[in-house]
Amino acid sequence: MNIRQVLSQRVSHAMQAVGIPDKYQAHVAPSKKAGFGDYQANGAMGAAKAMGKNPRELAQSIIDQLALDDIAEKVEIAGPGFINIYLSVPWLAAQLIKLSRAPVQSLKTENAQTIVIDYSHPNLAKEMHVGHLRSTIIGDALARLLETQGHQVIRQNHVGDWGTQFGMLLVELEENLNDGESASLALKDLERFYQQSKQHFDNSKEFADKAREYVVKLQSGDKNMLALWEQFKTVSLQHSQSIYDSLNVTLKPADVRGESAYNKDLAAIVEDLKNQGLAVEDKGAVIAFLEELADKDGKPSPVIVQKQGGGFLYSTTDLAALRYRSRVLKARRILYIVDARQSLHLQQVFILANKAGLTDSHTSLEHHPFGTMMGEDGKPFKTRSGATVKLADLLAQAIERAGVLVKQKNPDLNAEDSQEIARKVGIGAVKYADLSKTRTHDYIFSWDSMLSFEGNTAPYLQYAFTRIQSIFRKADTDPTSLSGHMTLDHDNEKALALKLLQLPEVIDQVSKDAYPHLLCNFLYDIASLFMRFYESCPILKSAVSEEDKLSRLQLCQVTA
RNA sequence: GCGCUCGUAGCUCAGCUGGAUAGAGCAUCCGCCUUCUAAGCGGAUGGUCGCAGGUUCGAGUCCUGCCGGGCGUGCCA
Repeated sequence: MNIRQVLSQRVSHAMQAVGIPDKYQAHVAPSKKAGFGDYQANGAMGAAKAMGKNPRELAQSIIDQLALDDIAEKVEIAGPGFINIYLSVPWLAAQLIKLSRAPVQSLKTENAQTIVIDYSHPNLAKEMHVGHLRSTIIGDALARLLETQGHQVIRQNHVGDWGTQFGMLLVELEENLNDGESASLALKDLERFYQQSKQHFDNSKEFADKAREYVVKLQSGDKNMLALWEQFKTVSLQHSQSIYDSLNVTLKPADVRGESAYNKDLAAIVEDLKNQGLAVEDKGAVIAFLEELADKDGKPSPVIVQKQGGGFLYSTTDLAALRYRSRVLKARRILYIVDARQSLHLQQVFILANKAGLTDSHTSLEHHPFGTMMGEDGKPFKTRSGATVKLADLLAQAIERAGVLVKQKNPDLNAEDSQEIARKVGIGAVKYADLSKTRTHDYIFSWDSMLSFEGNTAPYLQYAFTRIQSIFRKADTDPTSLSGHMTLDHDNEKALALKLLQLPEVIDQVSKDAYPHLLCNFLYDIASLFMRFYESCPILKSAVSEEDKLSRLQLCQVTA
């Protein structure tokens, strides 16, 4: 149980003892300002109003019933009826020691669940571009965090490996192979390969006809086509995987379950919907009309599950995926880390899946949308010539820019070390810049601010971390072997200790709402508080074990 | 048209289930390296929280309307 929960519980008890009905909550929260205590309970005012009592008097009677002697050194009333709680320093120190002995256990949840996270989902026909970055990074951070809490996390990389475009790609690939090239060589530059193939498709009727023929053959399970398709898929997946590796993202080939995996289920899904009366034929297509999303005039929102001519759409595939994740994977929660522009689509699919009974009713379907990455001009992030930015190029540039900075700051480092530092700083900066912004907002991608050593940036956190490491190195101590009690005499020590103890609160929040920036903000606070402490308090033995804790936090961050 | 979303300091962003005097970083200005890496720390300046109403002890936060931007909206994913 975290501090907030403990205090909440105690205050609620006291409120009940005074005769306040349960529906009035304690409203315990960390205080925003020094001088208002460490935590504050705001529940007295609301309750007093409703009960027709004087809020300050009610607050006083709550305090009289409040049993906090073991935790708090002072409890007082302020303003119109705030109850300010000053935590006791010895208690904080004791909690902190507990935390530093078992840092990971302190974050474990009591009710572990099976959670599916759908993220990254690149299109295998092309190379990964910046549009895939946010989903990949945010999804991976959440996956790690939930796993740390003890949940069983199942990653699902719903790659785009199916569809009409594969016809032309397979024809192109076949021609290249006939010229004696290996698949991996032919597909070395996926982007160019795609464009080449598109060009042939547009300019040659013969090629286009063959492409259409190949699509049909592929979808009907032709062995040669499937073999060709497998080759394409394998090479393209290797491209994505190398991006994941350089981003230190935990996705593995085994997490891939692409659109093609659901191909065989689609017809049955549509039949099922029709039989249940949820979908009807309309102008040659099969459509589900959802009253739940009707507009003002009562016109229902249409979801096309099968188009004219019998082809299926991504709605159909998503329905099949939902069924698989709920029924087969037995997910309790399914998190979709998907662009905000797909909000309507996912809302439709969720409603339809529920109505059709494709998902169990106790499965929570959650779309966690994110905004678009913008250039410094405030428009969608593109290259100078207006093309989409390839992820591989972006990361290479990040490392290169970081390298320049490393050389500036530290000219006498050897080449190998400086390259490694550049990699960590560069990649960390890109990931952190993304994670630290509120997920749902568009954000402006700026090399200068993300690579700055000041403010809420990866380099700042990394610097705080290296300072700690440096202390351990100089002191020649093994941080894990430290023991003994802790005195938090200095204000900066107490502030840092209190903040560190709030980690479980933040982790809970992030795991519930899927907002990684809350954790980033927290880590930035920790880093700042540490810097202050570092400047003002020379190192003493007794002060070291909280840095042990801090270092673990930093590790979490850098790897998340 | 309808729906979703956003509008907070010159810039980039926080602001947790409504809480006390709206917070950081950058930029600008002033301090601090004989002491654990100054890739840092301390301080100052800077805001009618898009506008107007409403709800209440209390609104950046909730409701309504308006203004402005972005996105989505029957056969791409």
